[in-house]
Amino acid sequence: MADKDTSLASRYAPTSVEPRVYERWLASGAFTPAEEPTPGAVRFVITMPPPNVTGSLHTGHALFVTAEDILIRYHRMRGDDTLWVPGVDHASIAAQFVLDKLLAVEGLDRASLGREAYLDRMWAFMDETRDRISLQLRRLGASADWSRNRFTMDEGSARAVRVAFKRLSDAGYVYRGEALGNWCPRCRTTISDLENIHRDEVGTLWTIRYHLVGGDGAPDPEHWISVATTRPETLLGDMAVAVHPEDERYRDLVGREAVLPFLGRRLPIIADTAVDPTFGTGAVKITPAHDPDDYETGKRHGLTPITILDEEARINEAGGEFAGLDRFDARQRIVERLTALGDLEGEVAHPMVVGHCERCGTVIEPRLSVQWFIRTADLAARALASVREGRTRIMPPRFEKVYAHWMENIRDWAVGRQLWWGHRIPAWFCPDGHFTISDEADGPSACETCGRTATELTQETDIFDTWFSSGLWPFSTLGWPDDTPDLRRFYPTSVMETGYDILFFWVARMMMLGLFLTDAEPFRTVFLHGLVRAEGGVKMSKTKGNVTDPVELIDEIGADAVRLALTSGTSAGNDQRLTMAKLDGARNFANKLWNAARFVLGSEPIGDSAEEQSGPAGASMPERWIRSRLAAITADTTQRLDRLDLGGYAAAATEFAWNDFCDWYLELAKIEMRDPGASSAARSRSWQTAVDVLADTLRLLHPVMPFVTEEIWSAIAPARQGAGAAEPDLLMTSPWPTAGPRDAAAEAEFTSLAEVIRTTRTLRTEAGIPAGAIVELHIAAASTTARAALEDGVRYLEPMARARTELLPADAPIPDGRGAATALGAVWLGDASEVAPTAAAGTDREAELRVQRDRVRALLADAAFLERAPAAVVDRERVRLADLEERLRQIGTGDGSG
RNA sequence: GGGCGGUUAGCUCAGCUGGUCAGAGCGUCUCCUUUACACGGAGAAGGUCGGGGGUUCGAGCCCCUCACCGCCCACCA
Repeated sequence: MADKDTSLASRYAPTSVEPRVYERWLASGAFTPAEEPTPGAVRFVITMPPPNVTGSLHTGHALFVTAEDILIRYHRMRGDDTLWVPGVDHASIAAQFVLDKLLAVEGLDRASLGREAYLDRMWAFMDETRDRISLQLRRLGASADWSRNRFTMDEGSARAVRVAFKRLSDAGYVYRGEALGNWCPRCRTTISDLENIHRDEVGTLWTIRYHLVGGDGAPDPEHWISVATTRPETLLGDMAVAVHPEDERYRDLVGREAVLPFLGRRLPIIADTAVDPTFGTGAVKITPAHDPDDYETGKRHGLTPITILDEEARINEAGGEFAGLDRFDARQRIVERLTALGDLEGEVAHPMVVGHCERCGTVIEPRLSVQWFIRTADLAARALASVREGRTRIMPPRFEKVYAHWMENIRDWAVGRQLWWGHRIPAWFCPDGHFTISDEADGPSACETCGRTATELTQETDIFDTWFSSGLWPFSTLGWPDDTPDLRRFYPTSVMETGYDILFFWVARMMMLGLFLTDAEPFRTVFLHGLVRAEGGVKMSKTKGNVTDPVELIDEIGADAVRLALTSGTSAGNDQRLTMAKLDGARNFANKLWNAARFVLGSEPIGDSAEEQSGPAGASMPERWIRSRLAAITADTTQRLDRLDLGGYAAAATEFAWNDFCDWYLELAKIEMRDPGASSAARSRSWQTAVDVLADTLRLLHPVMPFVTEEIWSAIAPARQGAGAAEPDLLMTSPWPTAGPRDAAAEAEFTSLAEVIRTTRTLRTEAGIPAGAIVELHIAAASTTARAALEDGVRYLEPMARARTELLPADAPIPDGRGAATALGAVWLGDASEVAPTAAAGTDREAELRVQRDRVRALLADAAFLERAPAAVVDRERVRLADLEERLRQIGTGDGSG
């Protein structure tokens, strides 16, 4: 065949290979499942975390795409009924954050635009960016079904959201109530506890005097109660002062009143066991509208919460003279004023935990509002049981505990957001204060409580938490709530793969919603990967400037290399560092594979015709060996993929390709193919074995390195044995190899011969023999079988070790200190090699063997070991001892003790 | 305040249910531009598997404890 016509004739250039290959995949239509599954085919469906539509691709995406694509490609090759639905998430709060920043550049903001115009801008923005992520995912090689591409803001999702909420409501899981939520003054919305990021900070603990009400009703200048607070501005909302009921210091004050500074409000002094008498002064100001603890305390004591902050965390009209001030300015002003009044008793630095908005970093303010809640107790119990009882398993299993802990302590889910970009909550209010939840896009025809007509109803302006629609993803993407063919065929899904950082956000929600709405676990396995960290182990972030853009990396070294780097040396659930060294290594491997294929293609023995190939049928030792190794590695990689051990799979497959196939087999095959003494049939067969093993190696590597393998596959197609019309022309859809039989004899023969080759090479190096020189090599065969093996092996040994060999009987005298032991016999370099003998070589080896032998001998002399260890283990050690003794005997130096 | 993970060659990390498990890649040292590949080949050096106890015939692998590093959860002013 004319290799010059193949694409492999040139240097490996991923940037030219990859687009072409992806086009071929797309053209084949194989990303989309066939109309009907093959009878008996196993279903394999991936649930993919839809990336935020506003984000650009980062290494986290690269990792999940790689992991999921490996799995889907593997299962596709296995012949499973595979489906991978791609899509993007509308990410309401994140999207608004991004758009707001863009608007700010134009001098615009949300408020001035108004909801309608703002949403128009958002959709325009989405049109610009929506496809970008998809395109980037394709650069990574994602073999997802783009015909089913989805968006969490598309009509299907919208309907799923309405129906889901209605069903939850009908089942009594939805309620509306006043609660103290986490309010972000910058995003101007409530956020969930999960989005409220707690950070350790050092604040200040101020001690403030609240004067008691005097006899005349005015503040008593001589008597006061001191309270400690870290947020003095909240005093404007104080409704009481609380002490512990058993606190002797304050017993007499309980029931009396204190006067709130500035506002003059009378605050009852109450007793509550929630107060820790050892903290601060033992007296606490109670601000029910701005502190979760105080809110509870207030409820117990019938206090009325007064909100003193507006939506942007400025003091509102309830704050008297401080109205209009930002909360932190107000804090400072109040401290100053108290100081002036002489009522600031002290201030100390105080370590504390402060909540920040996950998105924008702003300090979260507890804020009282009426919110929509989903009751989670039942949903969580069921979701927990699914995992506990193994219907859904989490990999790695340690995350089951994390999941369980969260589910056990779950609080009701506040699903409303005061944002605009997202699914509007499908609740309609009537003027009488009732609300009606409807799953119709246009809303209900009338208030279900009082019958007022639709025209009098107004829809809730709050939207859903992004994770509500994400939580429906596994089934909403398959057509739910309709009973579609897709839903019947592909649901529940097989593997949901994502980072452990969104276990609660997403996985937990999908479990709860999926079980309730579809009465099934949405996936069988939750496969969690770790985070990708930058060099030095730090988290990648744009602000740190240490983000590696995967698309840039792909441009530079190819998607295959990026994928391999992200896969190798990793284990499920553990973070990894993506270093340049690792990326370079992966690139080098891709290059190696390419060149190996180039070599194979270009080395077809010429001058042969098919008719001549009727020589001896027996395959050579290297051929039998490499096929046996291939069988072993096929079984191994298959098992690892089945166990989701992607790192192990990649390591095993690349190790085989590089070490066994390239470094050993191809070198041995060169000898066979260029052996003028060999029959042309034998030469052809060596080459054909190289082609066949390469073909299967490509199959094994394809899931992790789809592009190069596909390209090479097409180049070697004409050379593949049995390649014909019946064979699929795409590697992607060719069958996953099945492990052939092992050939223990060939493996043993190879191992022995390789040892002789390695030993000879070592002796050469140690003797300082020039690499090109042919050495004289003496081998004292250990036995007649060893001799036979060596006689056969000499044709490989000589070129591989650059030696001319002389086979000697076992009892041949070995020059002092010159021999090195191998399983086949002692080897040493002849004098003719003009070696300056470095005596140490042989004796070091001997000493090493003797240490090993003594260790095993001692073990076998241990009565306890013989008694308690399993027979198989004892036998193994006996064999080992015999082997070691045999080797030492070959060296023939004896040791006086044996 | 709870919980989890990590601590294995200079670096980055694999080591499944305890018995060739002391490994890989990179880096280092030596040699080699031999017609697939120098993004390569050959060889070598390098670790008492964080410390200390314990279980076991036998422990990176199990138990206890301590020390760092990191993460998650958590309403104490």
